[in-house]
Amino acid sequence: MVTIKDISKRCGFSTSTVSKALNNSLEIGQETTAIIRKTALEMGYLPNTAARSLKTNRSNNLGVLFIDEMQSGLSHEYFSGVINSFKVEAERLGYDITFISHNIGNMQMSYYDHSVYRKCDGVVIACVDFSDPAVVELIHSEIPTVTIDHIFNDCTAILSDNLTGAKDLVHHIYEYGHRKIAFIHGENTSVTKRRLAGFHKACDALGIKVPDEYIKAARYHDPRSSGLATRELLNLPDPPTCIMYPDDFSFIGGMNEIEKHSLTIPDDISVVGYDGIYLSQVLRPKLSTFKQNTEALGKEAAAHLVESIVDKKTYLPKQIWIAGELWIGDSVKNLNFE
Amino acid sequence: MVTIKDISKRCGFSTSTVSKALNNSLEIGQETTAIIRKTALEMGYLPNTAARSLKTNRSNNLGVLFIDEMQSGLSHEYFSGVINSFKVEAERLGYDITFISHNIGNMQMSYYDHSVYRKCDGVVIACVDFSDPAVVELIHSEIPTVTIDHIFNDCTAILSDNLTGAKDLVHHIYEYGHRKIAFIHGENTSVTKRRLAGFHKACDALGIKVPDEYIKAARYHDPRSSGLATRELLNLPDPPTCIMYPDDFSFIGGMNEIEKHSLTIPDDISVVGYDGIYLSQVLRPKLSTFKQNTEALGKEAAAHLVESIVDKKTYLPKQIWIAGELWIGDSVKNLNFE
DNA sequence: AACAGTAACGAACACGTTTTCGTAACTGTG
DNA sequence: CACAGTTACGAAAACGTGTTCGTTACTGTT
Repeated sequence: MVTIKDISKRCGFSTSTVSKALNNSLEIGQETTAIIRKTALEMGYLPNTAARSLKTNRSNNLGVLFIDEMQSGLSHEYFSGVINSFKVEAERLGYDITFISHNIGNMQMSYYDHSVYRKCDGVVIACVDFSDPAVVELIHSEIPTVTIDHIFNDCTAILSDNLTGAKDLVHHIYEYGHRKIAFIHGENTSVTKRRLAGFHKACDALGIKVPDEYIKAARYHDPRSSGLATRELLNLPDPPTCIMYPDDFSFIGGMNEIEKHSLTIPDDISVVGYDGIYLSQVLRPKLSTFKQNTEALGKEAAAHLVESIVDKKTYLPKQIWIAGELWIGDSVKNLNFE
Repeated sequence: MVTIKDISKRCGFSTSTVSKALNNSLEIGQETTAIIRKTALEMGYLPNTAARSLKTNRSNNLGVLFIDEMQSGLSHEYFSGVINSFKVEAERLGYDITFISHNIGNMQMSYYDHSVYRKCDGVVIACVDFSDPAVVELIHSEIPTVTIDHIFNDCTAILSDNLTGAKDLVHHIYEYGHRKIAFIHGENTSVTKRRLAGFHKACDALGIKVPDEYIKAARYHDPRSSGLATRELLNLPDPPTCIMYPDDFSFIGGMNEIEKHSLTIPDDISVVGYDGIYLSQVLRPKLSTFKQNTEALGKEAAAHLVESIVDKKTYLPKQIWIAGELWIGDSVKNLNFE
């Protein structure tokens, strides 16, 4: 391990000067800086993060907190996309990432303690139970945090625009001539609330009356519950002509149920998903869906988190809405040409 | 931040004694240890990882290296499963994990340099191009490493038993009366080689002659290439009665193609996948597949990596084969009852 | 020439641990 | 009681940085 001291010996400048030169201090002459940087490169110097962190109380390390129960976090393409993009941008900005958990070794630790323990400069929070006191503790702590898809006071939130997403889907379905639109929604979260709001707003604006039995509750990422809801919808005396699913993956449950009823998509029944995962684009018929911009979500989260760390004094919490994109596939029948 | 010094002042023992007591040194009396641990708990003491790491040259941090191009790493359920399990076991053993990359900030860094920079006690390597010199450099360095699904000299490897997997699938298909079995395999990796070996071994043992045109090359996780291969197979003068796919997800491409030929699964054509991802179990008909034990893979990887770190002097590299499980769905027709 | 001002560098300390070594008190043995 | 051996603890150094505060030497002004 080559240290700052080795460089100091090699080129005759003191360790203080070397340290300053490597940190681009204006205090040091240009020529000396050049010499020092050159020998550092030659000797293969790598700064000792531990020593640096000990001295500066910063780690260039960002925490990622997401729920890991049932392994649903990483395996959900939406979150894995967001986290991956977060990672790429964080690394570009010079930060590594560490997962925050509540048990490390045999110690039971709060999320906050773990973040302190690992000296995270900031933490991004996604896909968790936002009512969990441990999560709230972390958010209200002195550690900069950014949440994804949930709004907290005094904390920057990066939000996928679910209201517009649901609205755009309804409008698309409406334009294709449908008036009987059912909506199977996920469990009761702020995301779901926004989508429901968008759905009703669009329907109201378009003059569509939605009977209560067209609104069904299911769970995200769970084809079984969506399948059950689909069955109930198809068995209604006056079934819908189009069904909106909680997400692309859940639609698989609906697909099975529709096939079981000997119906075909989109000729007998139209459907749309949500998310725009890989799967949605390889199914036939191709699924019409609303693509969430996971790349932008992760990138913005990293960018704002770092900004809030660097400008800790002046930074003001913001809410960043990330637009998505309507992806029109072949799963909604155009009734206008009948 | 409460430090060891604060504890020292509070309970009258020197910092050396406090440090030793907190590290369970036998040098310190039981009573004193109890007192010190108690006050540490009361004061909410958390060890300063930076200081500790600086002194001991260990970080209690494990690196995870997997390729991130095309975001295919995290979004592939197989790898996300392995990594998640790795994370859980690593945390149980007192380690955090950090992703290893080759560009951090504006510095371009080798994987090895990044691992040194972050003071990783060890690194697990998965889902990368194992011929990449940067990967080889890391594996041959002094940093303990464990590879997943690839064998290197002098490096512990955790391997999903792909040979048995392919063999078991063939046997299952054979038992159901099929004699014309096609195999669409993924790109040329050691995993693919093992599966091909298993396939041919089983066919030989069962006395099945496999015509060359029944073996098709496609890509993993790519329904399009599997769809093309499927088309070619279905258009053969003497088409197979069962098709084996590179993985469950790729099968979607085959599914579309089969439907396009107005054939139904499994009545007209039988299929099996590989992996046992969530999707395979919610499709109808349920996909027969070979479930890879991602949980065991990740857990064993973490356990052996930590073991090789702790017993650095005496540890000998091993190869650990992880068995999978045949999951029989409804996608293979039983021809014995005709 | 005297002076203030600045530019460029070094000495020394501190960050919070772990660890080596020394020392005092205690224990048991003859 | 003398002695060796053990137990329990403390003093001090070290890990590799960043930073504060001096200290030179040089520049330009009057």
